[in-house]
Amino acid sequence: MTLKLDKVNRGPHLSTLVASSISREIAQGRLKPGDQLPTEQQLAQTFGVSRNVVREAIARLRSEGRIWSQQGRGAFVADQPNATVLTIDFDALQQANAFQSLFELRGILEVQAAALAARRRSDGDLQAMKEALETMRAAPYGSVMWLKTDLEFHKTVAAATGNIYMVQFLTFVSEKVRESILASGNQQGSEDLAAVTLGEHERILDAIEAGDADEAQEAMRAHLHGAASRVGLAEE
Amino acid sequence: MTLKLDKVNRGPHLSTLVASSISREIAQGRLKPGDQLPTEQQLAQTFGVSRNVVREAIARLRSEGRIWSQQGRGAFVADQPNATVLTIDFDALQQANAFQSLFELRGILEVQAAALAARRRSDGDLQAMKEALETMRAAPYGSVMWLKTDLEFHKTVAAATGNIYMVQFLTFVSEKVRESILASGNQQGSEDLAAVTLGEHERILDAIEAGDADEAQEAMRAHLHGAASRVGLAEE
DNA sequence: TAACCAGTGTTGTATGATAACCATGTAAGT
DNA sequence: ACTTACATGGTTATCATACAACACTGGTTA
Repeated sequence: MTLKLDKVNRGPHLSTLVASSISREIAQGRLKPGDQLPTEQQLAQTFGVSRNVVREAIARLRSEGRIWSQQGRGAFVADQPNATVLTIDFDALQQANAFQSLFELRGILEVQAAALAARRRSDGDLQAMKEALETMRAAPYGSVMWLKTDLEFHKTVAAATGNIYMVQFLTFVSEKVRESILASGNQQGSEDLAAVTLGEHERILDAIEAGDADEAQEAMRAHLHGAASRVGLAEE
Repeated sequence: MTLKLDKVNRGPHLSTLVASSISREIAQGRLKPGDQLPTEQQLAQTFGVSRNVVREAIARLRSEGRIWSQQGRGAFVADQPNATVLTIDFDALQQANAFQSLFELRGILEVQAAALAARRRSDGDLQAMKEALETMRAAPYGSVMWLKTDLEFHKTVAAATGNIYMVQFLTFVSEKVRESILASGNQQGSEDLAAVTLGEHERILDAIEAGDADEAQEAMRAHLHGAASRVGLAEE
């Protein structure tokens, strides 16, 4: 019965294997910033793959800002990593204070987003938020569907700010937070919690509709405070 | 004199051009989640490049979580974009409102970071901030060195919050903002501006040292307001 | 000394071929 | 009717090779 194992091992592409292998060399300091990588041919030989695969791996690392390359010269380890891409390591998130930090960051963005949304929301934005709230009302509390619609509501709030990067950052961070919550399995849901959560959302929506930035801010803060305690996070 | 435009448009590698082109299709909704991309051959033909280049572009998009592909089936737009990494397209940033959005996001984070720093800063944090300010004082205004130390100061403020992701996000966003400013070449520096900027920084530092969160917040807001006008950005 | 130039190595791109895999349809067998 | 096996076409994954563009080096020449 090695079938399953085979299927697991077969998963990633060769290029990702090569990429993470080189990435590890950099992370562990065996390749320092400014160092020149071996030539593509050498890499292909040492890894036992074609030069094409090596190039795909390099293209990936280049897009992540970890290395840069120039025609005729070679590929080099970049001075400042994470130049173009922001990554959050899932394993690191398992530590409590890391999760708390991310949750705090999310809170800052959400609260300010709510205030901006109250000032700038269009009628279309309001409509989208209301629809999201309705679908949320229909979903059973704690289900995957429920979490999805919850995220969707917050997304519509972010969208109402008119700031495209607000949407991008917030969805990214929220997604990470949600993943971490799911992984920890920290959610015992009773029915009345659904009503509470929905009520918090309604308060946010009302404030945004009224154009009251301060109230929207406060409502969002209260909501996040409630959400934090719901996942067993001690607030400062 | 379209040299600059050419240099922007001409991403050194064809693969990056193809990647951002596909990426744009997804962002603009012409390719919806779940949709199947054209085959590699078709893409190669429509873009006028080799299939190899298309594969490198796809490898990049796959690593960014925007698409997923399976042997024998094809490549598809991912349901939840930005699953693993957060990217900001440099070309997209050239548009004015995009830059403004990013600047706004940076402002939100910086202002709240200043408040948190005022509450939580340790003596070591204060020491680092003071040193950063000193090196900044020594650098000539507008030079690359000056910009670097400026970033460094803001980084120490972020670090003082004790929130690791605050540092990560802020440096990422600030770096993007700085790149964009450098690219637009928007900086005419006179000597008195240096004094003004330094004064703003000192005010922030003083507030954080005093532990006055509100004042730190306001000082940072004033500083960013000044910085915005200095790069010719109209504030709302 | 300085400019030119050829040679070599490296990356960037193109092209063709092969293997692995998926989806679908069809025929054989139960 | 239902299942199994096989055939077929299409797609990705990988390999191999070739050529173009560019960088560096060293020698030659003015």
